[in-house]
Order: sequence, then C-alpha cells, then structure tokens
Amino acid sequence: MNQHLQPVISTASSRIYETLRRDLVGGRFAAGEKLAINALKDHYHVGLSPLREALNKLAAYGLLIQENQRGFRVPTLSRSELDDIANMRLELEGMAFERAIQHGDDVWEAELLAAAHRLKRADLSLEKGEEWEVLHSQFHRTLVAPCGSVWLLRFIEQLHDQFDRYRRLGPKIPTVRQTLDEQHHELVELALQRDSKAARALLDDHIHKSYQVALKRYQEHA
Amino acid sequence: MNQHLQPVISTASSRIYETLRRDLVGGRFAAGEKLAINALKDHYHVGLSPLREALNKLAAYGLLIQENQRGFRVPTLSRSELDDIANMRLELEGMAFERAIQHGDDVWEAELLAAAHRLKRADLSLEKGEEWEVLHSQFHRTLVAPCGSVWLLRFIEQLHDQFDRYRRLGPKIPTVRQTLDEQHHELVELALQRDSKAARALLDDHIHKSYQVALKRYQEHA
DNA sequence: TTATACATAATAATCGATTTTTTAACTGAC
DNA sequence: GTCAGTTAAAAAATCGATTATTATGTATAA
Repeated sequence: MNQHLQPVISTASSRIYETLRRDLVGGRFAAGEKLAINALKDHYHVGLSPLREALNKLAAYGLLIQENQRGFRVPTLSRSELDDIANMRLELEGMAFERAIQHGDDVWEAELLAAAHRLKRADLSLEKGEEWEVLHSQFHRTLVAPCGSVWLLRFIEQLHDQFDRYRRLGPKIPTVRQTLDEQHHELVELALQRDSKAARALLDDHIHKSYQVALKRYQEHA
Repeated sequence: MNQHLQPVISTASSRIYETLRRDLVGGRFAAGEKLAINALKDHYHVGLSPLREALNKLAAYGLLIQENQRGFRVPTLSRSELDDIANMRLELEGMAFERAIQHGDDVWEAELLAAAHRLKRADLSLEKGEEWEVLHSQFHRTLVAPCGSVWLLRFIEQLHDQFDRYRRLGPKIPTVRQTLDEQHHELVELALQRDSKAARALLDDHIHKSYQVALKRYQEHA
C-alpha cells in the first residue's frame, strides 16, 4: 500500500532535512530569523556535516536563504510573495487537476476516496495537529497525482510548502476551516464525475478561500 | 550596471556548485552515471565538505539524484521527460512572457534590445561555445524578467537547465539554429509592440523548434 | 555450474578539530 | 559623543580522519 518504500534507509542528513522542513513549514522558526548552526546542532542532536548538508538542500528548495560567509536565514514573509504563491497555485494546480481528471484511472479514483476519507476522520477530531497536516498534504497530492507531469507535481509540492508557511502562522479558524473541509469531498465528487470545468472552478475557489485564511494569518501576525 | 553584485564573495562550496551545474547542463557527465566523489574531489581540486554541500544542492535543484548510502547519480534522459519539460516550458514561459509584455517598462525594453544585440554578435561568430550559452540564457531570462512572479521565474530557470541537458547533447545544427537565432530578434520586435498574442505564438513556435532540435539530439544520442 | 556465506575492498556518511571570515567590543583621537 | 581603527569573540567554512555501509571477490556446498 505504501507506494514509496524509499526512506527505509535513512541517513542523519536525510532525517534532519525532513525534520527541519516540517519545522520550517510549520512555523517553528521566526520569519527572517538567522539560524544559529551550533544551537541547531545541539537542539536536534546531529553532527555538523549532516546538518549543513540538510541546510544546503533546504536553501536550494527555497525554505532557507543562504548567504556566503554568513550562514542561513529563514526567508521573510510578504504580502506580495503570498499573492505570488497563491496565484501560482491557482495556475499550476488548476492545470494539473484538469489533466489528472483526464488521465486518472480507477486506481486513482479509489485512492482519492481513501485520501478524502482519512482526511475527514482527522477533520472531525477538531484536533488538527501534525497528523492532519500530513493527511491534508497527501489529499492534495493525490488530487493532481495522475496529471502526467513530474515537473508540474514537483513545482506544486514546493508551492504548497511555501503557502503553508503563511497558512500555518496562527491558530486555526474553525468556521472557515469547515467550509474548506467540505470542499475536499466535493472536489472528489467532481473528479469522479470527470467534470473538469466544475472541478477546476471549485479548486480555484478552494485555493482562493485558503488564500484568504493565509492572508488573515499574515496580517494578524505582525 | 551589474545588477547582482552578490557573488563578489564566494565560498569553495558556491564555486564548485556553479562549476558542476554548468558541467551537468553542458553534458560533461554521462546520463545515468554514478558520480565518484573522490574522483570529483581530485579533478576539481576541492575538499570533500564543500563538494558534498554542492552535490546536495544540485540534488535538491534536480540536476542530480541522491540515494541514501549510495551517493549521487546523474539523472537519466528519456523521451517522456523531454516532452514534459518542453510542455512545461510552453506553459510557464508563455504565461511569463505575456505578463512581462504587460508589465515591462522602458528599462526592460532597453535591456531586451541589449540582450538581443549581444546574442546576435555571438550568433554571427558561429563559434557557439560557453559564452554563447550564457548570452542565450540571459536573453531568455530578460524576455520574461518583468512577469511579476519570483516563483514563476525560478521554475522557468530550472526548466531551462533541464531542457539544455537534452539540447546540448550533440553538436550544433547550423540550419535550424539560424532560424532560432532570427526568432530572437522577432521576439523582441513583438514585445516592443506589446503584441501579447503574436508574441506568445512566436515564443511557442520558438520553444517547439528548440524541442525538435533537442529531440533529434536525444534520438541520435543513443 | 549455481547459489550462499564470508572476507575484503571501495565508497558514503559522519565526526572532531582547524582555519578563515565576520561580527561585536573596545579604544583612543577628534 | 562620534567615528575610524584595532582587537577579541563568535560563527562559518573547510579539512583530515574515522566510522558505517555497500559492493566485490572468493571459496565452499548443493
């Protein structure tokens, strides 16, 4: 069932990479903050070499800024960047979703239903911790998975991580969240009906509502 | 004049990164090849730490494949991936060019003309070495620069590097190349006239012709 | 032969220490 | 007091060596 049995073998470097990625996306570092490498080393109990390799990867991925001779910083947040990210999500995820609806087979349909179901269970618990976040990412990944473009999927993944830096700034807003949760199931419905047009429209709306949430977070954050 | 006076300060890590990026894009490594880190270390005269940091960045960027406990490999080439990359270029560069034409100011117009002029001088010399490649990249970067989206530019840059792994597989084909060279000037023309529609159509054609070249290279490569 | 277990060589990953560079603190002249 | 120059402390980058893992070779048994 587990499609990527890759990380059975892990290295210190790959583990700390994944940990730091989660923590950066989850907002456990302040935007603009300069990372004290030695402090990180102690905090995460890793050696300097694997830590630096992870930081280099995160910088290439866009979750850190690297400046020669002065280490690594957490990227700052800005309204204009949030707009940029949300717009790119609209374009790329819309494109991918339409293609996925065209190409997705019955295995995909089953995976979609499964992903939506797992997410709904987590929705109900109202305890939206890291586990909900994982299921939520997984759901959106599944939605576009059979789009046929490896690079498109890669870019979308990257944009999601960037977007979540804004969305996860503050505490959850239950009322808006509920609408968004309901849309997940409607997205599956339209996908199964192969209604590209309506599906894309709903996804656009979904991303736009998420954007409103993220923007609110960002503005209340200051 | 030089807008990014950033890499005045460089580190061993950033230097070897840039060198390896160029060599990977320029096809100086065989597709699928496993990199012998020690050999690289000797060949490029760098230490292990900066080399590994560069390799990690290149893997995150997509120019290398990293497998835990078994180092780094050059990604293989495939028809389907070339198709994917070319399609994504069509979508993203088209989008970016249209936006650039909407937002670009008179400074952009001047830079466009300058970039096209420099490229033409290199075209004429028929000696299309690394210098031509740099000017060519710079031209295409300028074309889309004022599109307003940092992330879009980032993705396009990445796709260009990936595309060039195919385009630069074999020797130049003068006849096709000449058509492509001429299109560069026509692209500037249409951009200055702010004719989004025609400009995008020509860019589509330009990318498509480049794709044909890259595909030929790839097929003759085997 | 073919397969399996073991030993050996090669390579990747990591550690601990050193070197280099930047940042902060200090000093004295104006 | 402020500013340039100097020194001290901190941090980043790099090196050389060690450890862990994988790949290779060889001998032995089925």
